[in-house]
Amino acid sequence: MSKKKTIKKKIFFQSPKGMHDILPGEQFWWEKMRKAANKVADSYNFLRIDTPIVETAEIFERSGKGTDIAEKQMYSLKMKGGDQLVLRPEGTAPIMRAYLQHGLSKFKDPLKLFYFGQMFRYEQPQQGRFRQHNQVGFEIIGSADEPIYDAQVILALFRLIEELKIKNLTIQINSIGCRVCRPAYVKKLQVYYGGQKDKLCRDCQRRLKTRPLRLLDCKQEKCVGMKDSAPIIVDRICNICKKHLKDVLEYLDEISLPYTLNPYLVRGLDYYNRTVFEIFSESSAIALGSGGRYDYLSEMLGGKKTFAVGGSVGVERLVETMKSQGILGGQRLGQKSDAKVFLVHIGEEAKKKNLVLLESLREAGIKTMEMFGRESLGSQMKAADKEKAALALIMGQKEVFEESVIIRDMGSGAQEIISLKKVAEEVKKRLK
RNA sequence: GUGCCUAUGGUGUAAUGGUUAACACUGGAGUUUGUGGCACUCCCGAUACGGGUUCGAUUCCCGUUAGGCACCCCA
Repeated sequence: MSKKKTIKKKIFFQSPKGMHDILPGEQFWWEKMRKAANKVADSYNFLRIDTPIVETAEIFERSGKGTDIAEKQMYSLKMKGGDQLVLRPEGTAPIMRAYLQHGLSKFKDPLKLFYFGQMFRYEQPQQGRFRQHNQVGFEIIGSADEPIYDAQVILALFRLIEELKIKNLTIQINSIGCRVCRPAYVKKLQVYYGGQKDKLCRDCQRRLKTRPLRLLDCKQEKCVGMKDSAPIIVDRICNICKKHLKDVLEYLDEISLPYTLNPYLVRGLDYYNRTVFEIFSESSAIALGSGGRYDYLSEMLGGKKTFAVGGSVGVERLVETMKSQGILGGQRLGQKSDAKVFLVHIGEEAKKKNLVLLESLREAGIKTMEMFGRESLGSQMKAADKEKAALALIMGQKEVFEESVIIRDMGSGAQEIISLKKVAEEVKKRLK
C-alpha cells in the first residue's frame, strides 16, 4: 500500500448512521417542501413556531410514557451540571411546553401553529426511517375540543401533500376514545385475547399487558385472523366520543376528503385520545403523515386542561415519494444554474475588470456565472455552453482598453461589441 | 434490539486465487492562449475497515462499519 493511500484512508469519515447529507442536487425537492409548507400554513393562518432541538428529557418521559420513542430511542445528552437534555424525538410535546411556558392561550384561542424541523430517534434505519429526519406539523390548541379542528388539521396536512403533486392520497381514521371509555374497552380486548393467549405470536403475548391496543395491528398471520371477531373500539367508546368522531367525519365529507374508517388504527404515542389518523399514498405502505387529538398532554406536562389536535408529515418520506412518482416539477434535477449570462475573460486585466462588471450586473439584478479559475478562452466557452448560458460576455485586452465588451448570443453565435455602460441594459433586453 | 442480503473510482457497471483491476458517464487539460456544441488525445480517480487461510487475497473465511429489506417501532 502506498503512502498516499494510507493518508487518504485515515481522513475518511462518513455521516453518522441513519443521518444524511442533503446534497445540492437534492435541494430542489427540499425547497419545494419548504415552499409548500409555508404556502399551506399561510393560507390557513397557521403561525410558525420553532422550538429548540433539545429539551429536558422529562418532557418526553412524561408525554411518551410506555413508548419506545421515549424509553429506548432518545439521544440523550448529559450536561456538565448533571441535568439531562435530549434531542427531540417528536414535535408536539415541545410545542405544548412552549404553549404553557409562554401562556400562549392569552394570545389567541384557539392558537394554530406549524413547524418544520428535525427530529431524532435512535433506531435501525430502513426505508422511510432515519435517525435524523424532518417533520412538518400543524397543531390547533385551545379551550374547546371542537371536532372541526380535527378536520382542519387533517385538511392542512392533506393539502400540503397535494401541493407536492403526490397522487392518490387516502386518510385512515379512527377514534380511540377517552379516559372514561377506553379503559373499559381495553379490558374487553384483554379478556378476548387473553382467553386464547397461546394462539398469539410472542410479541403479542407481551403486548397484551403493555400495549393491548397494538394487538389490533399486528401483522403476524395468526394474530391477524383473530382480530376479525375482536371487539371493535368505535362500538365501545362513549356517546360523547362517538359524537365527536361522527362530527369529524361529517366535516371531512363536507370538504370531500377521501377517508377510510379503520377500526384497527392505533397510534404510537400515548397522549392521543379520540381522533387518530394516518395519511397514505397509493404507492407506499408507510404513512406519509399522521396525528391525532391530544387533550391530556397539557396536564401530563403539568399545565391546566387544554384541548389540542395536531399532526405531522415526514419530509424525507415525502421527498422519497415525489422521487418515486417521478415528480420533478419541471426543472432539471441537476445543479445547473438558472443564471443565463456567462462572463468570459482573456488575461489578467480582463479578469479584474470582469470582477467589476459582475458587480454592476448584480446591482442591476442580473444573475451571472463565471469561471475565474480558467484561463483559456476555449475552455471558458466550453463551460458557458455546458452551463447552458444564453449570453456570453467576453472581455479581452482590447475591450478593457476600449471599455467595452463583446456580447455573444450562445444560440446563434452572433456577437457584437457594446460599451460597458450599456451592458446591463442590453443584457436585460436580450433576456426577455 | 433481532433476522436476511449487500459492499470495486464521484455515478453506473466489468473482471480475476497470480504482471499495471477493465469499460462508460462525470470531472480536469489539450488539439484551438480572441471563441462553445461534434470529434480525437491525455489526465484525475476504486477493490469499506481489521484480522485469518495462502507462496500469493480485490476474489475464500471471520469480525467491524455502513447500506438495503423485514421485524420491533414509527414520520
